[in-house]
Amino acid sequence: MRLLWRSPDDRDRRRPGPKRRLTVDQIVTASISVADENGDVSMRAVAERLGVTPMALYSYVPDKETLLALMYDSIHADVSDPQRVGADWRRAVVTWAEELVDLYVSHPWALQVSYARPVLGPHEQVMLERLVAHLRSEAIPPGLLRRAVGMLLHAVRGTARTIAEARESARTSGVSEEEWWEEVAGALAAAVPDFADRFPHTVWLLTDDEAAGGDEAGDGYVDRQARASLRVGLELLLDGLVAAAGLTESDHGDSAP
Amino acid sequence: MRLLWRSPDDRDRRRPGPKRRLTVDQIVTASISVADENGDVSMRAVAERLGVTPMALYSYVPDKETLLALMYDSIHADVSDPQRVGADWRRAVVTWAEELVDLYVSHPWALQVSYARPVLGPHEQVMLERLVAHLRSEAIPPGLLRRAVGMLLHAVRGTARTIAEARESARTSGVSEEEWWEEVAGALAAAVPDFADRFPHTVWLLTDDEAAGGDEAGDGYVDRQARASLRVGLELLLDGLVAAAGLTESDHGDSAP
DNA sequence: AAGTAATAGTATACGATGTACAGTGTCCCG
DNA sequence: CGGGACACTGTACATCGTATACTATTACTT
Repeated sequence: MRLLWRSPDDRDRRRPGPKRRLTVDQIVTASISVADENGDVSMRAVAERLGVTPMALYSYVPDKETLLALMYDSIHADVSDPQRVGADWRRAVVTWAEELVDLYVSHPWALQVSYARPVLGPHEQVMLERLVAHLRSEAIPPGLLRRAVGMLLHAVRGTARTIAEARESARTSGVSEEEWWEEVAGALAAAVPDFADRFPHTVWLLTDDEAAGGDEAGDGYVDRQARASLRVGLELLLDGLVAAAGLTESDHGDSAP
Repeated sequence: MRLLWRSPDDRDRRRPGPKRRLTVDQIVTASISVADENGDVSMRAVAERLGVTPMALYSYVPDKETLLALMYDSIHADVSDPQRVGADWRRAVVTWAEELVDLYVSHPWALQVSYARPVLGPHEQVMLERLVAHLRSEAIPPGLLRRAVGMLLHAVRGTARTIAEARESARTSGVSEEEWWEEVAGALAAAVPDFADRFPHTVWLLTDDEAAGGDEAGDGYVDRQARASLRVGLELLLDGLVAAAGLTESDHGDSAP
């Protein structure tokens, strides 16, 4: 907390002992760039980048988990796009979600930070405040909205995770998505010749019902599917929210016959 | 693939060399029980349980990732609840999702298996087939449904992940959820006295608007919130799907002004 | 029946990882 | 000007996945 919100501390002024050669901000910045390059952080890598022994970091940061929390909060400073509340809130929410996905895709290591014990740092908080500001304009009780926001975050993180993992797989295995799918499809057909009989609905689900016009050419199949899925999910969720707002705080949660 | 679908193989019959002392099934079963006990697998732990050298496993399974895929598919055999298609499909889908959450909560290690390069094993496939069977009864184009299913899976996995992480944190740190929240709330109040001024919407969002009747007493706060969030999210998604089915395969995906 | 080649399982080892512990030199304050 | 707090270093440990070299066992060929 102290570290996250940069509250002044006893430790900050005049103490015996040698001068400090680093700052927490330096460490966090270095860690982020190391993590972005390697896909993950390690105390040793960060220390090396800073020209320091691994153990030196431990006088600034209690452990790696805390460092990750600091890095996590820090990158959320980059989504700070102030937008007017009120006008076209739906579009604003969709934009918010897609920006967040992009953020996590470009900093995939951030996805290992848990929601179970939230970080509660200033930048992440700003981001959430902004989202709620857009959504609150509707007549939705806080309990319902809280849950919807939770779901929204799951959608964003899941989407980002899938995209990031797809890239990572391609990078480390050297096998491109197309090659992989082809390979796997072949292996599956060989191993399970009666697939279509055993899983007719699944086969139907994979039917392509739209012009395959990929709007963003550079990205992979998974990337496009995941983003489309997010968009659809968002639309459905927001539709649902609007409808629920009409009913105003009554029986959601149980739809018994 | 071969391993997942248990296709017969050259390797299965008469070869020179000593007799095999294990089977893949034994290894997978042992791995699952080890993982369930320790929260994660390691080749060494599995080998020890089987009374064998770590390296011995490598003649059955090419690497740990493959082993995880096998374990992952294997646990999906446990959700095999055949239900009649047609009658109350909404409830069926909700049940399906909640069972899946329970599955992942009791086997949290399964969440490290990626969606980017799907496992495509038989048991997972059965589970998906079942879901699609319920959902397909509506007049929804496959492309839309495919995306909705993706979102649904993100919701389930996100929910399970959060719950599992909450338990894991409590277990390893020894600090209960309540204690942690109290601690953190105190630290936050101390570090950011003007929180309510800076984040009014967030504060509003945390307003408790319902009788705090926890129906399941034993579970933690995170657990209840996460499950409630899933339920709400599902309702919204399914509502949205029904509505979209009415419009029949027209303009979803872009809601331009 | 004997030799050959393939295989299963073992032993050892390497390079990572986070971080505990002890030591060394530096600086503030009494 | 001394004493104690402190920053940083060096070394060390346990843990991980798995490469490599080896031994012992078996089937197939002759």
